[in-house]
Amino acid sequence: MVIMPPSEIEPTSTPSKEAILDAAQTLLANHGYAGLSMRDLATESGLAKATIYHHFQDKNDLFLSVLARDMTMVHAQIVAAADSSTAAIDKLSAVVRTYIDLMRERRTVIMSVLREMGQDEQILCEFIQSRRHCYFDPIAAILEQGIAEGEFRPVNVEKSAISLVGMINAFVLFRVLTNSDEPVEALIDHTLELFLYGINNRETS
Amino acid sequence: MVIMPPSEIEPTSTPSKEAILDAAQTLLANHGYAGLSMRDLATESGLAKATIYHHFQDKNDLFLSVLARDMTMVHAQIVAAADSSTAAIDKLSAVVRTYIDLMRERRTVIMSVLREMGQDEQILCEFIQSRRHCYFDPIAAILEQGIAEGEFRPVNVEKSAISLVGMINAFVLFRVLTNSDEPVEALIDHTLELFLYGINNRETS
Amino acid sequence: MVIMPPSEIEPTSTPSKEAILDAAQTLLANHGYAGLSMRDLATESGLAKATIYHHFQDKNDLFLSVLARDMTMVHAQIVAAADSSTAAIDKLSAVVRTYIDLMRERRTVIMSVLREMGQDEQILCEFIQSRRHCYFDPIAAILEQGIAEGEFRPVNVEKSAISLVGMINAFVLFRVLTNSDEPVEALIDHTLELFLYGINNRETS
Amino acid sequence: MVIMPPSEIEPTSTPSKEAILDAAQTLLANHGYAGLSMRDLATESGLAKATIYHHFQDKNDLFLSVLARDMTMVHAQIVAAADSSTAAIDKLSAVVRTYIDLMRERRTVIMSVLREMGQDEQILCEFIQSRRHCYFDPIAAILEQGIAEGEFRPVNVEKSAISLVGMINAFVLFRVLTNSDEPVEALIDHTLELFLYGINNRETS
DNA sequence: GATGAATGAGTATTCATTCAT
DNA sequence: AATGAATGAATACTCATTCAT
Repeated sequence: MVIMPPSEIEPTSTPSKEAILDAAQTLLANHGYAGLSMRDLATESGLAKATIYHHFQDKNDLFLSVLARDMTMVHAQIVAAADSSTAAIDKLSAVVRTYIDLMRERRTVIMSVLREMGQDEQILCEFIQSRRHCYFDPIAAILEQGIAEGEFRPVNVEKSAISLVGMINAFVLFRVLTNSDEPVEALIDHTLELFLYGINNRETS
Repeated sequence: MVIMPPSEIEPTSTPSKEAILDAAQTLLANHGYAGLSMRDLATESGLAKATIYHHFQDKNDLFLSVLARDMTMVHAQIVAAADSSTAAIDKLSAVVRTYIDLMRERRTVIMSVLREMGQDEQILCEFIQSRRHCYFDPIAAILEQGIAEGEFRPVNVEKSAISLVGMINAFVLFRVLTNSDEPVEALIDHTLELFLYGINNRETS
Repeated sequence: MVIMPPSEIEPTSTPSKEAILDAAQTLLANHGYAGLSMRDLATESGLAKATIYHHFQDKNDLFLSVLARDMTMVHAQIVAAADSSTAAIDKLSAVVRTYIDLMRERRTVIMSVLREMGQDEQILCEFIQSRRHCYFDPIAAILEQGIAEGEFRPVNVEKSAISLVGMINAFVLFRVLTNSDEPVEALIDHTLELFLYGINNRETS
Repeated sequence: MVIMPPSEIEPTSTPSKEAILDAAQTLLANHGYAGLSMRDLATESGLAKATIYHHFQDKNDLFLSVLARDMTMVHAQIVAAADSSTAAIDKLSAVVRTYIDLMRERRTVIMSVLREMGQDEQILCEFIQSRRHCYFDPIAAILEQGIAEGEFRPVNVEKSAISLVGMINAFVLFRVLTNSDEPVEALIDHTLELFLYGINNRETS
């Protein structure tokens, strides 16, 4: 299985455009789509409101650009993490660590946004669906490799990838919910161990 | 371990107030906090805007009321589901089913909202933290029971409860992401099986 | 010259009605007519909003009632002060002191209100005009007495009364403007002396 | 004694901004701060509501700008009036005339506003205090000159300036109170004469 | 005499967006 | 490439007031 990077990356990007995207990324992660105001974005990026419209058609276009850039970055990071090892289980470990780090440090945008989507936002749904491979496919690939190598059970890889991402996401909330200073290492270990072995008592089964 | 239901439920509630809360629940689930407009809420609930402010101090108060009511309901449903069985594994199954149903049918509000919280929204964080037991404690209790009865491994129950909720939530996204018509039954089975046994190949380990 | 007290005092007054008038008096003095909110008034008076409408037809009626009660009180106080002496100059002194005290302690309402009147508020203008004697006539009467007794120059008593009230009012502002702790005594002395002798140098004239 | 004009006048001002300030000046004078509606202001100034917020941060900022501009103008006019003569008494006469004209024609804003200030509006108080010299200092300067030249008695110039302004203001109310068509000339003469000579009978003293 | 519920019209303010420069 | 000026529509929220009880 070959994972294709997204192809239509914006060909040229000026520093101003990047500044806007950076600011938008932060604001989106903190306040969601509806909570992102073009005024705040102008302030945050240090540019005039009208300048944003010089670079992006409208708020939706800007939003999609942030999403595309973020997804590309996430995809690249995760693929790089997976490529740093050979054994499926090591790849998985590296990917989980990378994923958690991304969520914590840069607050990946997609999750912040999915929840806001009503059923009316068809375009957004389609866009995200068209690119969901960035998030799940690298993980699915690792699972497939592990199954092929006999290390993992023959689970449904697509669903399991989604479940793993869900488990990871839960700990970003966890941090918010518990205000905990739990070291990331412990979260990674817990998640990996649970994902690998489940909660069932081996002696029992 | 005894789970106490939240005690300070609003003592009296008029039909109008409930209508507002119902409408707000729907709108919040579909559009998030920032995307919830008081005008739409008035329209949806069939009352005048000013009437909303007769019953709730402001948008934030309304929001917290929705959250509180929803959490109370979720807690009650989940506890009821757990109480319908005796074996830990059956309880877990019932709870997962209930949880998925709740997420699908009524679109539980809390998840829609957590992502919108910036670091400045101290009050909201505290509120949710003070009531997070509604979501996680019933599950944690089942895990504890299972461990005590030797059926589950001695995992960290709190973290595992969070992970399970994360897995479940992932499938609400999954539906959006894949537009799938996958029967709920399949999702429940997958989630339970993964949570119980992990992906590791028993022969291997 | 005989000063007639206003005749149509509200015949009966319940404690609740008085509580409303008291609260309204304070709020009016602090925020003016436009700044007086019925909601605040309800809170301040400890009664429900609807109760206010049980006692007063509307905001305007309430306002006029406050005005009437205040004017009656001011008039009574000033007349009492004037009656405590026999010599015109002593009466004047007592009245100035009383007037300053009233302005400082209870913040007479009328002045707070006059400035808000646009040209459209015909009824209010007429109401105040019809009762302006409460404020100015007692002073004018003293001036007339002083002139008759040869103690004062034959100035225009009506205009001079207005001027004196203006001078007194200026010192309520003065307190605000300068944040001063100047003793009231000094303000009284200054005002009386200036009103009596002016600033002209006798030797020069 | 040299009177310094306020220095921090807004450096640049567009016609639109001036139009807003002009309209606000009128509305404030007629309805006070609480009675000034941004909608009316938009209508009156011929601009959109949002345009007002392009030029001013909020209603308070707008209000302070009106105040500042008005005070600067009043100060300039009064200083100009004072400079048109050399003798203290002539300066005083010119200033009183100017002051009355300003109050009548443009309805100086400050007086309309001072009465609305509750004790909570600290910023406004400080702002006005910081600029009160615009109103009183020119008059105080004239009094000082007159005293130095032996024409006026050695009265407290600050208090006397305040008193004079109070006397003048009283006649704006006077017009409202009496609906009089009294010529301005008569008001000026009365005020000047009273301020200069008081009401005391020279023969008596 | 008193009030909780309800509201239409209004409040100040912010929204995403356009356009001339 | 960049922006100040401008705006119609929307935002959250408050207003004075009514009415059934």
